[in-house]
Amino acid sequence: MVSHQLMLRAGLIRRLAAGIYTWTTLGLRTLRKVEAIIREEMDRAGALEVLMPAVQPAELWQESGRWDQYGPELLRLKDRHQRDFVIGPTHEEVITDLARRELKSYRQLPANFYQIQVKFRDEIRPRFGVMRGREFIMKDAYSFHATPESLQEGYDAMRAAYIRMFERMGLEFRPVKADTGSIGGTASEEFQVLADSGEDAIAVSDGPDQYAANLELAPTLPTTAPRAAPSAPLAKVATPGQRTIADVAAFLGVPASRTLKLLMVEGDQGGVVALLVRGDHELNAIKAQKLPGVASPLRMAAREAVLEATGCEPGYLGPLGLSCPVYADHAALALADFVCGANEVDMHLSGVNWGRDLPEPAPADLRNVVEGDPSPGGDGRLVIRRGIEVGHIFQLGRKYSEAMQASVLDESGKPVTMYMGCYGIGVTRIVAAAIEQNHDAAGICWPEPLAPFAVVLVPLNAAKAPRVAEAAERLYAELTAAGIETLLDDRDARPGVKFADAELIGIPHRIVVSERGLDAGRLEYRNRRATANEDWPADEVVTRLRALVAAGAAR
RNA sequence: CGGGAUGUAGCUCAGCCUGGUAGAGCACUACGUUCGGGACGUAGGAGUCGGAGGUUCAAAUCCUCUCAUCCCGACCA
Repeated sequence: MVSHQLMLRAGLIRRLAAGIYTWTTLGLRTLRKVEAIIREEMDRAGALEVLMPAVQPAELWQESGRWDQYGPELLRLKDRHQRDFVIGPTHEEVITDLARRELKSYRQLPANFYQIQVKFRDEIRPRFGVMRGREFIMKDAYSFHATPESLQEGYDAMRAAYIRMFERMGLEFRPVKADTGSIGGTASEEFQVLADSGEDAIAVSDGPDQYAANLELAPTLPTTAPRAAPSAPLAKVATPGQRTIADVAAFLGVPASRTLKLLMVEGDQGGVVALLVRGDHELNAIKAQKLPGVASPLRMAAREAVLEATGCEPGYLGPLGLSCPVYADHAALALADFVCGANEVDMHLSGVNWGRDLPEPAPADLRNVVEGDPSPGGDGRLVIRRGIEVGHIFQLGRKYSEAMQASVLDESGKPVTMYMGCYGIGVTRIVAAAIEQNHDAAGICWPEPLAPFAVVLVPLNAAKAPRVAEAAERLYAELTAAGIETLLDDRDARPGVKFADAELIGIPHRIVVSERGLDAGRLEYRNRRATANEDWPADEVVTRLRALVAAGAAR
């Protein structure tokens, strides 16, 4: 992960323990810039800032049910009286408790509370530095509404605020439709910063419909073209030792897209369920576990269960003669004259056709979309990109307010359970994501709104040339007085060292002060993203920088 | 949690197989030279060899346990 290496090399962070980092001055300054933009936009959107405790009593989590639902990711601890506490991985419980105590009337709604706070999630395997750390800073906001319509309005307002924030930060991002996961709720969108190194795959339409969704959520459309008529006879062929789709396809000389893959998963009442996808397609676990009869979360069936249901080892499974429930992906149902397992070791079937050789199973959307699939938005083709999730907004509905009895009195004096929205931003992760998107071979190239300093002053050979040191100090004082955040590299180091470090830490504007320049009444300017220097009249430096910095901040 | 690997100077690592004086490069300190793209010379400081126990005359090296870290996987608002 490039961003992590650069953050360490540039001295933005230092590791203390696995997934736990100290933010040093340079990194902290950028972190504060991110926070400031978030704070301004949240305030502008009418949200109220609060600060909730990191340590929370277990009772609230027992009330919501998440004390039992959450696994080892929830860091639990006991105080000296042996009472249970958690270090908050999120704050739905605490905010809902606050809301039910403070909000009594529909006339107080809608309300939106947010905080910028440290969270802790005991990740199984922390990695990529602050991108997936255990301790991290998050902005989390929670809105409360009397009606679903009001929730929708609040959600839309947050969505707009998020777009403003990420644009102000100079990030290339996409809002994408998302799965609500274990947090529950209905509508949900993620904000993904586009980066090849991102952990999430997202499907984006190349057409005018603007469709974008997390890969795990993007639906495939049923094939509209009529299926080809059977032309080959059903035949059993020996395929000794050919267990995988790739092996079988190569062995029989057919493309993987003409084969059928059978995946046996556990049923929700025990037993197994057969899922069929085209050989070259991937099963989508999120979609599969939502099917009636399929266990959630999705679990692959054990070898013994497969043997019991089919009398055959995995590797040669096929849909003919199965007695368990069967679902087939739309694309699998579009096949004709295809190859599949014969439910007999070392044997496959070829020339198989739905209807003629076996009954058609229940159709379903089972697979991940692939590049080139038609966009669910209706006007375009899907392209697969990778992204870093930096924000996620949810319409939670009444999941927590119901469990924790958070209600207000409506106009007729009757209690109504509040509707909730929740809106998260990974603050620390944004810093890493920004670097992931803005770097070159020499180091970080900060977007100006996030740069720890706007200007770096590099005096050359100042130790031996007092007038260089004096000129640099004077310029530093002038720039600082002009409100420009300036870093003065007054180290007694060689020029190459200073240039390399200035580039590594990614300060947008650089001014070199040298004897040569002073003699000519000129100073040298260079933008971090430029490859050549500019020669500036010394007396115009402050004015010019002020204009450049103002332009950078106004984006 | 499953699989794999690594813990020796601030950092990166060699030494371990075959037990016997703890090393290199970078970094650091002092002095001198140098000074527009990661300088050079001389001198110097620096290590409970992750921890505990064991074998042995003798353990960084062999054995046992333990802790930590990293990689792959499962996991993941």
